[in-house]
Amino acid sequence: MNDKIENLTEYLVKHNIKPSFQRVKILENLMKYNDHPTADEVYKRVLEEIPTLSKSTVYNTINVFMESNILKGICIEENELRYDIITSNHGHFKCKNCDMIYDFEIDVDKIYSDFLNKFHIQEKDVYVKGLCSECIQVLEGA
Amino acid sequence: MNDKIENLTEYLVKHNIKPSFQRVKILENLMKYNDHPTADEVYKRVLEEIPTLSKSTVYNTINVFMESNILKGICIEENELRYDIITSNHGHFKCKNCDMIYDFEIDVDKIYSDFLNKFHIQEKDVYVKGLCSECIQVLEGA
DNA sequence: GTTCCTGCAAAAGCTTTGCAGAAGA
DNA sequence: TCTTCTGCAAAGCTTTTGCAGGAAC
Repeated sequence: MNDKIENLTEYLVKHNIKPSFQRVKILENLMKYNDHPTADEVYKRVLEEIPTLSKSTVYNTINVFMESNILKGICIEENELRYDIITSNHGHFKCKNCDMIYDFEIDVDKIYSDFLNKFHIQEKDVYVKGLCSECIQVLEGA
Repeated sequence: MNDKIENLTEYLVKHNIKPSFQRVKILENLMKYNDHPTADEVYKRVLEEIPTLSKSTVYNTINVFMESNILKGICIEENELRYDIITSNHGHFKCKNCDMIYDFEIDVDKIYSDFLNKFHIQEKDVYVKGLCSECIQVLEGA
């Protein structure tokens, strides 16, 4: 994904989002870090580029992005809403020791049971929690 | 699951939870409805049996239950934390039309990719959203 | 008597809403 | 001009915390 401003603007317009300066910068930040930030993390990061940025603009922008399906809310930990700019299907693994969130490829079709055959499926989310390989090594060494 | 008070008390004691009147009643309610209530729904339902019940007692009890792993927090919709008394592994399907949440059996081992082989997995959650069969019929008929 | 639990009130944290001014078409 | 966006402040909602009284053992 190219993160030049012009392409980000095009990207927003293509999704029927008016490409305001704030929105482009927020999108740029989401794509640059490509992690799973909270709204507050997005706010603090973009605030460095736009010192007048308001948190309500961040929330507003996040909601606009989610309505246009270019951003997805993920809720891997209770009471902690995060956002994911990647739109392809993947699972999320959260390490309970270091809090790192890893993406992993997944064949979501495999998860379907007969029960779901009659249902119309629009979204599929897989969340896995445990210890990542690095933390396992550290904890074993200790 | 038998919902007689004595057995619920035993059940709590077995999990090292002191079986206060409020806790037993909250557990009884969770098992009786066996759905996926919010904290507020639990509060309102148990309030009919215990008019003096406090919401902080509900939150406290929920947290005690979750620490003892007899209750699980589920977050299928953004900004809406619900609780699930069923401890066996299953997926959750939420209908976007009627808001009903269905449980479905799932072989969670199938979801693992090579990526996760080196990880120590403690929890696995699968959330699916879309339209349930009843709503599909209703919407098609309309 | 000691410990833990409950319930009230207050506080904290996150998100939404209302509104006036600014920016853009 | 008209619409929409931003940013500030306030409100709303959920959850947590502090504390005094009370129950259980």
